Amino acid sequence: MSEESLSQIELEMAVLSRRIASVARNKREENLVRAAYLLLFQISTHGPAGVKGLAEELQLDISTVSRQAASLDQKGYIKKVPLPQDKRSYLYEITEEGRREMTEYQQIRREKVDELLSDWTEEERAQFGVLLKKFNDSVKVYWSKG
Amino acid sequence: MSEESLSQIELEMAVLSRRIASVARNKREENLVRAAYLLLFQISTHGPAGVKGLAEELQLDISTVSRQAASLDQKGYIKKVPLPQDKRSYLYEITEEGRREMTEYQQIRREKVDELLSDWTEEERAQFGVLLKKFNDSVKVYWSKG
DNA sequence: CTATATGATTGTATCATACAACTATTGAGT
DNA sequence: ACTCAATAGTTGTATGATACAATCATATAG
Repeated sequence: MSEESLSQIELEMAVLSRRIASVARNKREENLVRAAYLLLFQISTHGPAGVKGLAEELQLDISTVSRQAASLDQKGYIKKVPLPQDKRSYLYEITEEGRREMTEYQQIRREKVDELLSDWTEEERAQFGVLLKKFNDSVKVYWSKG
Repeated sequence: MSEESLSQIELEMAVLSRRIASVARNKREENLVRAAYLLLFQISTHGPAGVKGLAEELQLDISTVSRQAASLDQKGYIKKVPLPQDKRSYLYEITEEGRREMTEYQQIRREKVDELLSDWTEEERAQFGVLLKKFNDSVKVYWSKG
């Protein structure tokens, strides 16, 4: 019944959390810092944005986004575009190099997922992708409420 | 095709990782430290074990398990059982209080998952649970190889 | 008996995060 | 126009979960 699925999801989420924590401290980083990947992705898909807007969209603290952005900026993957009407803020826009780097990083990640799921059927992959997205969407809503 | 599922999983895993990191730093802790939950679970389902064995099973560094176990021990959720034939090591076994605490924590987590997935069908939950477990299993194998 | 291996602990570093304090700029009310 | 509150962003500090390296105590092999 329902209870069983709940238990399973609850447990497997704990397992996955643990694994993710472990991966995060373990992996030698390439150029693109893992955490900043989604920031770069956000800018690349939704266009230039300021720190505040990015933080809201990603549901992260402004200070966190500020640091991630500074790091991407320093690597030349994004650059500040000043706003004439407000000298406090700017928009970050992705650079050519940033787009290249993101694509490359994505490709590496995809290959890893592919390898990881090498014994999965296409149907399983498709289902998992859809449900995982649905899960994240649910979490996002839950988060924004309380 | 396959590419699309891969991309989706790759992206949504990044999103989930980020969220998990955020939850980890955000949440006020109850009695049971989040990370130690799986350690307690392992002992509760597989019986008494030493630090080394637990670390292997959980694929964590021995030092990490040692600290988590010390924390659970200090809270009275597990206790050391000396081995007469080897004074270096002991087995940790779960206490009554530990079992109670674990069950309670589990229950709270399940309720949260239930709330989170309130608009999911039973079929979706079941599928997600199964696929999530399969994913974790795949990761575990991948990890143990390289 | 000594040297090496083993189980566990402890010291230290790291990463991504949040919260709090701060800086610079803007805008509103008088 | 001046002051004071609001706002965008940065920087300081703390935290949790981890890994790796050094160490300690005990056990075992030669």
